[in-house]
Amino acid sequence: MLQFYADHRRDLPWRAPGVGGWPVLISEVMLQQTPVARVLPVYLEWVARWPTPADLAADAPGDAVRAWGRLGYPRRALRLHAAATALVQRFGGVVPDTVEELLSLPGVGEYTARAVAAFAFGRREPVVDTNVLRVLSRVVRGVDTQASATAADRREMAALLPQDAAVAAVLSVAVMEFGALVCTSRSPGCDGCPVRPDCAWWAAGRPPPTVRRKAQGFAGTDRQVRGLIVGALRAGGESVSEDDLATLWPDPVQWRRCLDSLIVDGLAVPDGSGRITLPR
DNA sequence: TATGCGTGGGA
DNA sequence: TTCCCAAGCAT
Repeated sequence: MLQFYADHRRDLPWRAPGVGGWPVLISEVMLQQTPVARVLPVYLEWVARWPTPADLAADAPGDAVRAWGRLGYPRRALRLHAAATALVQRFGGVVPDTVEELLSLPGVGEYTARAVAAFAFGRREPVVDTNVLRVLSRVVRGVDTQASATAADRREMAALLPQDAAVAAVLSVAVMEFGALVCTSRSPGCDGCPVRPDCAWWAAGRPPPTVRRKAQGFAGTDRQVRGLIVGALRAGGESVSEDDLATLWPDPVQWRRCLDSLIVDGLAVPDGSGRITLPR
């Protein structure tokens, strides 16, 4: 894996030597369920505009939502802003280097906390995302899976990490990269795979996934309607009238439910006179 | 633990 | 075209 990474790693900006905890945190949150290619330009904008947590915390949460662009799941922008505020209030404006402290930040879960601890601070933590889980599952266990990582998965990965913390961190990103480029979900590149001689999944005849993720539809769902509304708020000026927003979707009941849920989430704010804004 | 939460590209 | 899915999190 280390050799594969040395030979084939993509030169991504959040992997440059000496990148701090804040840029790494931004990249990790953006990369949650979002492909690298789409994250890249938005990440560069963010780190240039908000080089420290204090810079982001000083601006309105709505600015973060606007700058989020079309990455999807805009609640992540809100949580990143809330994390910046928490960093200023509780951590002196600095991203902490322990998993426990990182877990206390909004939008930071079991994966992201360990990714930041390992990649930004060189800590020896098991970093098990969907790529690492797929590689671990296939190569080591000989089965395929589409489940999400559990504590047991992290324990198993931890047992496989090299003792040296810095090497362990590189191994984690190496396995991730291998899962993203070779051992992919849909069409794994077993031809020429460097670990094929040791791969339990290959030896077993590449059995299909045991548990399959439930397909999540999109057309006609609240997610689509919410996306339309936030998109209009993002593209619009200071505020948008409810009447204009209402033209975005034919079903008034569903539209109202979605606007209300966006208000609950803090992604939309009524100004009391029939107009809606992003949070200030 | 199952579900909801955006978006767009490729198979 | 339709389906799948891409460095998850919160509830």
